Amino acid sequence: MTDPPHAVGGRRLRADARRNHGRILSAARDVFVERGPGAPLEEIASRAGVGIGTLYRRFADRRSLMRAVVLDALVQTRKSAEQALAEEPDSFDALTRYMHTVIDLRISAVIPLLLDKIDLEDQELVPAREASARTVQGIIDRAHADGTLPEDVTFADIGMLLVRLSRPLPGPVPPELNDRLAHRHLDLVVEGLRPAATRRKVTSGPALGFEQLRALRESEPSDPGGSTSAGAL
Amino acid sequence: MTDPPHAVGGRRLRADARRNHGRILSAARDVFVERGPGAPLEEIASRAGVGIGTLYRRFADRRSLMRAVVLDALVQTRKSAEQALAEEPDSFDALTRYMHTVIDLRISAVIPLLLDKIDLEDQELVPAREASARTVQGIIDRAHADGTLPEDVTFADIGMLLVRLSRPLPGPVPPELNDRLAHRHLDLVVEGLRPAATRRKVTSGPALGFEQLRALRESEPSDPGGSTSAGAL
DNA sequence: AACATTCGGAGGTTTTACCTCCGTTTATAT
DNA sequence: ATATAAACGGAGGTAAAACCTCCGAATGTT
Repeated sequence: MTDPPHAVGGRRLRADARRNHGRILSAARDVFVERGPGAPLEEIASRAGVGIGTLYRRFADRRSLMRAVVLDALVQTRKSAEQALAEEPDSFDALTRYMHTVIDLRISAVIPLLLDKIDLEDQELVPAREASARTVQGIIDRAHADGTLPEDVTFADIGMLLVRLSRPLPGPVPPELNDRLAHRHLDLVVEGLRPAATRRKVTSGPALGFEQLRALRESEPSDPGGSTSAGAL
Repeated sequence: MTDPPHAVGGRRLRADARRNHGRILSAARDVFVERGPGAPLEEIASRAGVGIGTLYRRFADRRSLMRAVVLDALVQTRKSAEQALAEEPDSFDALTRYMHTVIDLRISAVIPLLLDKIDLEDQELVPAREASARTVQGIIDRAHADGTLPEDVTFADIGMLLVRLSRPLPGPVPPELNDRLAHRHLDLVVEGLRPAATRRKVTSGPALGFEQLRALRESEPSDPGGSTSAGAL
């Protein structure tokens, strides 16, 4: 849904095609998040307001649609992180602003869901992943550096908390309420990340490091039903 | 998987049948949590180590299996809450102990998932729901009363945070790691619930009250894919 | 040892999703 | 305005997945 000014093939797409491309991408993101990576493509098409034929014309198969959704999300992640870093003077504010934005964009909900269904070594995906990870790490480093974020709260913690907070709650929760709740719960969580006199040491075992995070992705290439979660950002 | 000493019908079941009944229940809980409420019953049977015929003999259909799973979870919730309340002198400790137990038992993951697929007015379910909600509310009241839990963090907040923390992360995360992470993340969250000098007011809107929580359940009786979440406990 | 109970899973049936194909509609260039 | 290439939609044939019954074999109980 980001920038398909010409998109896909070589030549410039017709205006309606360009519009539909964007609609499909954002419908796909929503449907994958709500119904899982195996959701019927037909539902994505109808949610996007296009025929199933149109979807198949643009995306050869499920994987190529997933790839496009993930790529889009990675780019948006990097942009949000850059903006937060540039515009927020306070380190902790930058972090929380980034987190709120990520929830709005459903990024952390969709990436882990699809990441193990697609080719991680893809030529476009690898640099996008690295760039966004680097930027987010920058936010966290800065917060660590000036002590507004405890050292034992890591990139992986932040990423996974975002996954937990971004996913819609199961059940008949109206979408708009779901969004409100995600932000409220982020607020509740964020106060726990803030160092304070009464803060206790976390006792449930150590944070995951980068390597362990990566190792997760390397393992089971695809199990039915689930999908990569931890490389969340 | 709690107490089927005679279970189901009137007469006492044969020993192997009793054992299988419990296995099916706990496999169902796990599979529903991991794959959603539409998960193939065949997978539940095989995870339980029984034939599909055995599952259908014991549970007429998906709903009656769901009902049994929820009832079981509600009973366990009440027990955990009672125990935490009775054995922990400190109010906040009682709350956190309860929360960790709930994560272990996958209760908050499974209840909201199934709650809107079954008959909420069921004769056994209603009292079980009330009893467990009352007990949990008791824990929270005590923590509010002595100031270890801020007044603006409500029953609904605790319940929904537990939902977010209990659900397995999407992707190829080994189950054992998933469990560890849930507890770690609970620890991180819990520190945010603790009142502290630096704690800021939550700004993303008010907590949900009891009535709003109930209203959610009353609305969409069943939407494809999702399932009730908020009545989480 | 006798008998009722329970088990397992093969396989017929139903449901669901896939994905191509082609007659119709729409954007764009002249 | 009109011609033309590009894009659209969705019907429907095909394939896959899940349901759920039925009965011969296995097992617990008295």
